[in-house]
Amino acid sequence: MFIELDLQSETPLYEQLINQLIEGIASGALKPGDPLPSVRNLAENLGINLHTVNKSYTLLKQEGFLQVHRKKGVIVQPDAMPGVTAEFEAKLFRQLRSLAAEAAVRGMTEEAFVNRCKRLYEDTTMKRGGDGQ
Amino acid sequence: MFIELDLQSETPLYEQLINQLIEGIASGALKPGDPLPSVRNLAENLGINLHTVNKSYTLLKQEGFLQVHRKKGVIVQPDAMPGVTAEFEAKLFRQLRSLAAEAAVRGMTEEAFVNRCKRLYEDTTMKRGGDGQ
DNA sequence: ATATCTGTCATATATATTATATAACAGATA
DNA sequence: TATCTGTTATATAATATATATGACAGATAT
Repeated sequence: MFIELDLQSETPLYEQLINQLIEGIASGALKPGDPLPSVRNLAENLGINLHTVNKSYTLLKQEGFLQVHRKKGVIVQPDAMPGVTAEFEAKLFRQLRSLAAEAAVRGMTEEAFVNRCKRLYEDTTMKRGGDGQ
Repeated sequence: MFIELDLQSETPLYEQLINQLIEGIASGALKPGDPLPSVRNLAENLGINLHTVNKSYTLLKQEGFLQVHRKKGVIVQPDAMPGVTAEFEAKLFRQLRSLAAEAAVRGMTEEAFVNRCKRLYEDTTMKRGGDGQ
């Protein structure tokens, strides 16, 4: 697995895990239909508790990024990925506005900020097939 | 004051306050040298505790966005605002990467994502004098 | 000078979040 | 039958968040 957790980070473990799994899907390291490790297996590999992994899986399932099959276990959403919901729009707006404001106050130009955004989008989607899905 | 807190938000009150003060500086609503309300005054106006405001002020002071004068009280940094530190770079990188990845998975194109970033930067700096400081 | 306001510090309490531990269940699998 | 799966329940510990109360020295205004 490509997942690395930072136990010292202020970001909760279950949230780090969620982020890295979504980044895995974005990069193509995890493809639609791919199986994921069991909660017990992944927990042991990462050296954390079963329920922490289960919390991440459950939240990702509720949002539609994962599916749980009685047979296949936990897999990456094989059909349509969740779209741009109102909730995601709100989160994107809130977080981007804070980051943009602080960047501006710290003297980062609009060009530098936008280029950073652009590059990070491209980095996260490098290994994928086409463009934005 | 232009500050509005959401008591139902998952974002801590002291963090909401920090964000809105930085956004105030970015927009020009708060200019270098401007006085800020006392911790007790602002706390009462917002209907929250003194120490919650004090926590926000203290953190903003530690990062260099505010100054505390024995005479003038708490004022917006009148000299050079803090620049693009390694800590801010790291935070920007971490948060933007997560947002970009989720946006990509949800089918938001690079153009749409970058335009959103650009517009939010421009919105937060609309009322200011020049460009990025 | 007296009273008031300032940021600051200390202490205490309540609540929610995060993470772990242990146990158990039904369904699927080998 | 034994093992693995996601899931649920319960419990505990540590940490973060927010509030409450009291106090201090320095500055300010009446």
